[in-house]
Amino acid sequence: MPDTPPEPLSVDAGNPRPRSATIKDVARLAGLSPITVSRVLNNPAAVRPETIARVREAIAQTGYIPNLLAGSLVSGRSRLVAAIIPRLSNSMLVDFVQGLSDQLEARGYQLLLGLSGYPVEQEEKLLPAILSRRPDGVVLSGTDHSDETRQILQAAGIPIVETWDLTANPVDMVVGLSQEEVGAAMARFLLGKGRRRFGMIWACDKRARKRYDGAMAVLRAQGIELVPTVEVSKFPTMGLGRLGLSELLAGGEAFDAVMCSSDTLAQGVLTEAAARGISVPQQLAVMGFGDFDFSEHTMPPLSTIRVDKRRIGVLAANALLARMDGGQPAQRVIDVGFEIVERGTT
Amino acid sequence: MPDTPPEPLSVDAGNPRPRSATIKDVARLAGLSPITVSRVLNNPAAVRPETIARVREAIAQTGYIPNLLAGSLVSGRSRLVAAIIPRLSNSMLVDFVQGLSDQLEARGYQLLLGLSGYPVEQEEKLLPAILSRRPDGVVLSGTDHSDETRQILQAAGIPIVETWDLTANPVDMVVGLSQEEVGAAMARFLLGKGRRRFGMIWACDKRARKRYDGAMAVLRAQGIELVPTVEVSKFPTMGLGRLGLSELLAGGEAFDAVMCSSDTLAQGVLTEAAARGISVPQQLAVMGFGDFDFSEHTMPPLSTIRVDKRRIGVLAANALLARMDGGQPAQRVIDVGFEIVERGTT
DNA sequence: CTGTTAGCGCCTTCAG
DNA sequence: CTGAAGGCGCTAACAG
Repeated sequence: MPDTPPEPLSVDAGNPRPRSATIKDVARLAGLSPITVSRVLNNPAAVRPETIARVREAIAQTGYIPNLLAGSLVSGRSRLVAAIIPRLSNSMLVDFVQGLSDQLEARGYQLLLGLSGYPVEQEEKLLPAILSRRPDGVVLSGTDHSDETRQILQAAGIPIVETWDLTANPVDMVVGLSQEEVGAAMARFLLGKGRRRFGMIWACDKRARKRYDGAMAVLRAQGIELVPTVEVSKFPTMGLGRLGLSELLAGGEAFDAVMCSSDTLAQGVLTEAAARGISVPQQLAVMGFGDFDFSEHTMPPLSTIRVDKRRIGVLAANALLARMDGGQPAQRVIDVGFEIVERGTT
Repeated sequence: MPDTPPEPLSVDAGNPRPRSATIKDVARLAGLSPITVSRVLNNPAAVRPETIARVREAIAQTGYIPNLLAGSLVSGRSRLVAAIIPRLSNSMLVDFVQGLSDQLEARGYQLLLGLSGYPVEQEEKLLPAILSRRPDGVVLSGTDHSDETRQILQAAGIPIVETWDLTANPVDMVVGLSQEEVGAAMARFLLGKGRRRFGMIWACDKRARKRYDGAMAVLRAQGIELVPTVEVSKFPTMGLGRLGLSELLAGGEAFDAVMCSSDTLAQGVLTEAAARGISVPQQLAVMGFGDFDFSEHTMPPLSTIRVDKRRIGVLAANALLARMDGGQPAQRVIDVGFEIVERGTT
């Protein structure tokens, strides 16, 4: 990059990317045919050790880097897996993607990241662009997809995993947990602690909504009908949690428990409660969802629902891998479950 | 996926992926040549509107999805950008990747995510795999790369952006900020507040190290030589922050300021201080780095250094885009700067 | 504005 | 164990 030698006058000074070494260059240098080089790379077991050495040498000399575009085109396998998720900033998804990527990379696959944004329908726009790279598998976040999306995906004829939720009718496979069950478990848990006057601070997001419905069903079964609820944006922050509690309190009702759709919100509630001198858990129980890194260090430590976020990614990768490597289809529906973590706020 | 019709007895029941529609199928159906279909997709301005309509119709009927592997192979442009970063869980990187992806997608590029893991040398392993997909550009996290890496990258002949740090000698381009300056600014700021007895809680990570050195240089210039330091892992958590303060205190020294390599650690310090009845900022000033979402909501709100994480991604994308779209080379070194955010802990 | 020709770089298939 | 032929699906370059 430093001092490029002055080029001889040329009409077009544009630099046509210097053609990089191809399999032929390597073959010529090694005095072998291209196919032999190819075999060294893809199926070394079928080549004599000496030959391998010769090829390796030639590869090193030429700095050859195989062109997977060409390879994939003819082999029909791209070793690429696409993940389509709305955005990374959803803290649940970060660990998930990390698990996915780790597992995939270990098996020689790579991750094409499609950040579709909200609303979910955006996913439909991204899909053709993604599919045009001929991934060997696709991972989707959530189970709510447009008919169009489902159809295109089916037609692609590759393994698909939906994640985070559960459904009896997956596009292909699904790895997740029952969101309704989570909500129900939260409600039951708090009820068991003797709480009766509930407030909810909830993000308006489809999966969160299911947890909400699950909780409300349990509450209603107990004859608890009036449950003041503050809806906040899809992107929960501590600030929104604080605001949420303020709004709830402004309603004039008395509460003995606040459920939040995420730990981030719950942390905000804790902060606002402290600022107002409301003692947690004595006067108010608080419960979140997610068990984020900070959750055991809030004051008091936050009671929440733990989901193994990374594991969802790992299992999704495995489900794909099983099919892509031609193994038998894994289970179509995998429930990773969840766990109530009782700490100091309940 | 539901009821696949029973195939006539065949030796191999393996399902060879049903060959999907190609540009020829579309061309035939539209009564045109393949190249015309190609033009409708890549350069519609060069095609008569009626013809476009005919082609669009045929595409819809066949469910044709272009094969970019083939297209990229011949055109020499993959419309793919690779980002190589150690791991997502580093909270600074999430917003960064989001910015990168948003900007790239808006311009029709997609993101290949390479999570290299630590140590940084791992990056070298991933590189050939990434490059074999022939990305049009590469984004790297940090500026510390092995010679091998730098060389392979140069040889690839594509635009490269390093990020987060600054260097006079980038592989190609760099978008970041001076880490030493950040450390120096933190030290100066705290000194200006009259603090003199410093403790450091610092992650052992290369960039954090530079901030540390920057801070220490300023401190030493003031004759402050003894600065007890607790080193923690690369992966800062609140728990480590708490532990960090405990260890610092166990040393028996008296402190009036604690600097942390990240807000996460600082939040832990705040928690531990509260638990011990140490009043912040009266007895102890605390300062972090990053200005995370939670930082304005801690108690008291955290003083920190703000970096526009997303913007680094956006500018990195722009730098690449300028070159990939054949425009003029952007500036080679872009300093995004930073900002001291004074809140309640100093 | 549309078509023809020729190959991108590699791997499958079949032959030695 | 190694090689020759052929083509994956598409687009650059050149004609018309």
